[in-house]
Amino acid sequence: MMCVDESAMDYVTEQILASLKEARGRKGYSQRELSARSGVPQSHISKIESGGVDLRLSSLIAIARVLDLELFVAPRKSVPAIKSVIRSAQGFQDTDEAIPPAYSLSVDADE
Amino acid sequence: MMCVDESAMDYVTEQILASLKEARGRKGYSQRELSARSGVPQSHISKIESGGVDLRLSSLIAIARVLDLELFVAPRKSVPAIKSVIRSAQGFQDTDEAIPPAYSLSVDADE
DNA sequence: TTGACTGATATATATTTGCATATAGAATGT
DNA sequence: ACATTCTATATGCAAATATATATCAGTCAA
Repeated sequence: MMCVDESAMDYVTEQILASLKEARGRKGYSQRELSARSGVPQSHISKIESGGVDLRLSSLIAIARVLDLELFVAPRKSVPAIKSVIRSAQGFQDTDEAIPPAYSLSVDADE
Repeated sequence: MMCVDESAMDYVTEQILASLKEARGRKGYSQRELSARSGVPQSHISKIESGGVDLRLSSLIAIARVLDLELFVAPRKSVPAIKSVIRSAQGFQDTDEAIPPAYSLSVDADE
């Protein structure tokens, strides 16, 4: 099964890969579609998401860009403030892009 | 000739590499010292800073960590707010870690 | 000169990367 | 039931390139 040892992976790496995966899900892209949009082959995306690969910066950036994510570095001391900013931004559900309606005043109120 | 074409480099990559370089300078580390602390060979750091290398995520993280920088991804729309946070944090010269006193009412001029 | 320091280069190895293909599952038709 | 087709993700292998070890060249100072 090709040794996918999560525990050997850096915390930061885990965080980032999780964000990518989650963002792909949110956008409803398949690996194939993400591949088409980013230029990174689907096979590679598969390996990346499986966690067994120490990917290169260019791949990471290409993928992130398509998912409307930006990669950057910040002084460690400003990290908490930044995470707070991100959380509140998510709260606003800004959604110029599609966010799945999920709760959408459904025709048949199951409550 | 190993293609050191800056113009072909992604803007994000440029930004990040510049941050690393600047942070190393701020801490007053030589490439060798950064190497010793991060585990990334000096030769490699040289190439990275010259911009001729598409480095792997683990290398980037190892280097950033030593420089008290954190790497992460954020939704594109929250980037301006984040940059603002970073700027103001820098303004405070918080310096729980050593920021080179430069002007330092020095006891005995250690230079 | 010697010595200690800086960053750059050469060669060899380790690993990602990309292409082609394989596998798994769902839906549809015969 | 079985086959067929479509979609989504995973894998094997060759090629590209990052990485490691060792060495090189320059600078400054004693």
